[in-house]
Amino acid sequence: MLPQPAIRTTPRNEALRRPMAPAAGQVAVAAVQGHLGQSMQMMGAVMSFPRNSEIFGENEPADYVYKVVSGSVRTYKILSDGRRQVGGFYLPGDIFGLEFADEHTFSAEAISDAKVVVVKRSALTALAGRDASIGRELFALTGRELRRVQDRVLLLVKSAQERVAGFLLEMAERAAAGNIVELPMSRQDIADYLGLTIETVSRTLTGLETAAAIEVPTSRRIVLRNRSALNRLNG
Amino acid sequence: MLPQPAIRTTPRNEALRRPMAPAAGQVAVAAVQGHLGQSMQMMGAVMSFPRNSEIFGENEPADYVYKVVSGSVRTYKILSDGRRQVGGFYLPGDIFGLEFADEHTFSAEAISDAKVVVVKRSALTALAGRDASIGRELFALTGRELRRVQDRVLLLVKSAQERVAGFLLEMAERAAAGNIVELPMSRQDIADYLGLTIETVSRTLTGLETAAAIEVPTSRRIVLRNRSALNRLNG
DNA sequence: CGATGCGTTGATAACTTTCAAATTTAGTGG
DNA sequence: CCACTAAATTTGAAAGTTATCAACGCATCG
Repeated sequence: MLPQPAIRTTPRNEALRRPMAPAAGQVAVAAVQGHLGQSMQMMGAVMSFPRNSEIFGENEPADYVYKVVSGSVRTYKILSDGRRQVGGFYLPGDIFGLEFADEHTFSAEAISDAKVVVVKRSALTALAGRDASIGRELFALTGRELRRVQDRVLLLVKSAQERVAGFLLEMAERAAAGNIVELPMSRQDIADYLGLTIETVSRTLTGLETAAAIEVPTSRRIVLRNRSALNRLNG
Repeated sequence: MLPQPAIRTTPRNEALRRPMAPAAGQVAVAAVQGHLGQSMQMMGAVMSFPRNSEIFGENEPADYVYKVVSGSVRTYKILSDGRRQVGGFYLPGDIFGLEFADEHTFSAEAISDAKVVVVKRSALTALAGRDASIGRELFALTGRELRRVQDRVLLLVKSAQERVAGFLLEMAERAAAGNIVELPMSRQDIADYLGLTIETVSRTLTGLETAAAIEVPTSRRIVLRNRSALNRLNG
């Protein structure tokens, strides 16, 4: 039960700049997004974060809410024994960093070079006060987040094979082009997300490939060959 | 990976009756409770559920919100492979069954004979519209729930010993009389909550007792002998 | 090139589950 | 209240799963 590396280069952006112009359609934003996502894009500043840089830290005041424009983001927490637990992965269009408490419960880092819209939380809640549909969307967002975490609990009580299969299906749902899933994150990220080791993740993927459920042409690209088999494994 | 029993006697209360009179202080309600809890007690009907009876079922419309008056309650879900996953335990004063979606995501059962206040969700949200403090409390409740589930994710990536130690500390925080924790639930309930087998839970408790961290005078009563040791094990 | 990071594979150890049985506790009827 | 049966818990032995430790391959980058 020893710590896994969790190496970090952690440059910090010190100031929030106004966006240069919200350049509509500039990036691949997740398909449908509600009023809320659009409002954030209008109100917020776009910031760029290089690969592996910190977006915010655990226990920092949660004064801002974030939305991924391009690239991808992970949230995580370092446990007392040094292990790293990844809280979630956020892809273009996803909102993250919205907290109920005053402080962030996770840290956030860019997995790959990322552009992120940053909005003051107070501005968002003020907007929700004026526009009931925004309030409902914030509420719904919270509900989805709760559901997402509950689903992860269900995933974590299962075997390694079920966790990996479940993870692939989750990513496929969120980021698939046909049957091809491009994983932005490393094996270590996946392992820390699923509560496994990188070796077990790697071996499980190899096993799924041997079982003809997937193909792994490159380590970051997974082709789903047999979804029903994956669904079966997922339980 | 086979199903564990999950035996159920499942009488259902069919109708909601008006309470006979909210008889203040009639029962041991958790220490401090906000406006919300009090309002529920005023507005709601008190219902009695015998041990192991169903309070609501997964996928039923979530039209009511519940608050434990006496006894205790578990929520759970049966997974496709027949295993049972316990979602949480609710003690006197705790609110449960509040959903974001239209349907319950878990089933709920009385662990021991239980009295529960039942309030129409619509009545509660209407109240929240008139009384902002209720709205805030509902919001805070959601935040706590989210935190609770996130904490469980952190628990589930750990070893059996860490999970059991963490569980005992959680229960101690919620229901301890000094260092004595009375567990309302069975080993099977604990196992299904922690994603372990009853044998592992039992052996781990025996191990903690051998290590002088706890005493187990009866199977449902745990005496915490060395909290710092438990905290250390908890990670 | 040679260093470095990432991913895979192998051998072994540690941990948890499974299957089986013994023991204790709780519930029921006399 | 006691005896009896069923249920819950504990304990043991063996099997299965995952982690750990170690080595290797591959690609990138200076």
